[in-house]
Amino acid sequence: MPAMPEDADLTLQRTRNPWGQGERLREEILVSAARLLSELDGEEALTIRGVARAVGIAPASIYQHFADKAELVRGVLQHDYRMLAAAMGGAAEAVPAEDVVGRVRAQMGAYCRFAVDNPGHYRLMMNHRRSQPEPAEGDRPLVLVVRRMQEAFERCAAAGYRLRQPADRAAITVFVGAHGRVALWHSDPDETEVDRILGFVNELISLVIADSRN
Amino acid sequence: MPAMPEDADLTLQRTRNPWGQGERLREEILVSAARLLSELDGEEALTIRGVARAVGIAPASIYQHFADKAELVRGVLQHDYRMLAAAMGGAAEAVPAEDVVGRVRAQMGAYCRFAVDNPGHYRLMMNHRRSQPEPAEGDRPLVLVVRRMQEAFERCAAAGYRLRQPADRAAITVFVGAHGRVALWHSDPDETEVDRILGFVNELISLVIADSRN
DNA sequence: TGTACATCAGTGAACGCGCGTTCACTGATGTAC
DNA sequence: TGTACATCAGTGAACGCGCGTTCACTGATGTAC
Repeated sequence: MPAMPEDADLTLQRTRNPWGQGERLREEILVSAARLLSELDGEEALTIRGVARAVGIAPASIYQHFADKAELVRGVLQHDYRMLAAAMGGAAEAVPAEDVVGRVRAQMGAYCRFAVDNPGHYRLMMNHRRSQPEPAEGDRPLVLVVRRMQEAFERCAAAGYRLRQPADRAAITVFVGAHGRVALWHSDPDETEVDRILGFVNELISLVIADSRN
Repeated sequence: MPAMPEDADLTLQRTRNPWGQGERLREEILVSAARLLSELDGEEALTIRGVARAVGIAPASIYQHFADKAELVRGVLQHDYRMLAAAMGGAAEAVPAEDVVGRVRAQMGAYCRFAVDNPGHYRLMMNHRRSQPEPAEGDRPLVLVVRRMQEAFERCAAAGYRLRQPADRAAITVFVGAHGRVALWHSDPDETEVDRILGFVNELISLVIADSRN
């Protein structure tokens, strides 16, 4: 067995991308950054050098695809926002459209699960200081989440459920409550499990939607 | 005017404490650390070297009073917890004891104001990763806050108010909601003012305490 | 009253570390003629 | 078909910075005799 180089240093080696496909490294960087953020937590765990180490490249190589660290973080965030939106959307569609309350619960459940499964990403998304020039209106992803919940609550009202708050306020109540609960879990993760979080949020939803149908 | 040394370099000079009063520097360090945390924000703003700079001493001098950075942070935290408890207690006592709902609102108002006035401290308190051996039961300061609110809600119930949740759950709902609201404000401070936060929390309290007395 | 010594408050200089970023480079692959 | 050159993917080494921490020290004030 003279020539079996591929298991020699499995992690160290990295064959460079073929001509004209340099863009692929950009994806690799984002993927590794995301994985790193999942394993550790907090924005401070996301460093240029750490990502380079994870990908198996030189730190300098990152600068061919991202102007600076802020741009790398922005890239990760953009990916995360899409993931969260997809998770909530998918959860809603898994519930029959007539079950309007079920769709509210499903979406908030997906939200909490995302936060619990990806603490580093969630903290980055929520704590990220935006110094950028205010992104265009509905580009603010949390605004989108709240609007999504508002629509879900409006559908509840239209279906005859009595809300104890107007749909827009109800959406904020539930979203803010969920965020608060999840943030507390993040600061002391071992104390409780996901079910307790889901329980809290479902209680909150029940508080906002007067218990029985009209 | 030959001898006016005191305005020469007002910030640089610092006369050492007299014999036997070395403990006073400990207080100075804590005070400066707290001020630093008020001006900047987040635990990462609190550095040994930064505090030393603020006090006007050498970094090494801090180690005569604190074993390491963690102990300094612990000192600041302890002070903060006392401040928060005092603020909530004071706010409660400023309201007549018969006004049980008013006391609920006053205490949560004080909580929110503390969080808004001291973002750095609040973030430190909430996000501080405890690696220490689990402090003794009720030493966990947030547990104390929740318990305080639970008692306030129990007094509401005893006074004849109908609660939509048991007092312990109501306390958690309101506390978690307030934390969520405040945390969101921290991540985007200029968007809103204190009144909006207080408004949200009062709405939440009204949601939990069924609107009119029995 | 004088003097040797202990105790005190606080320091200067250095250590090793990891970070973000820059810059001139290397070597492989394509293209023009 | 061969060769000079351009373009590409990616690198090695260094920069300056701020951090937490250590260690031998300095100089003033107290105490024992």
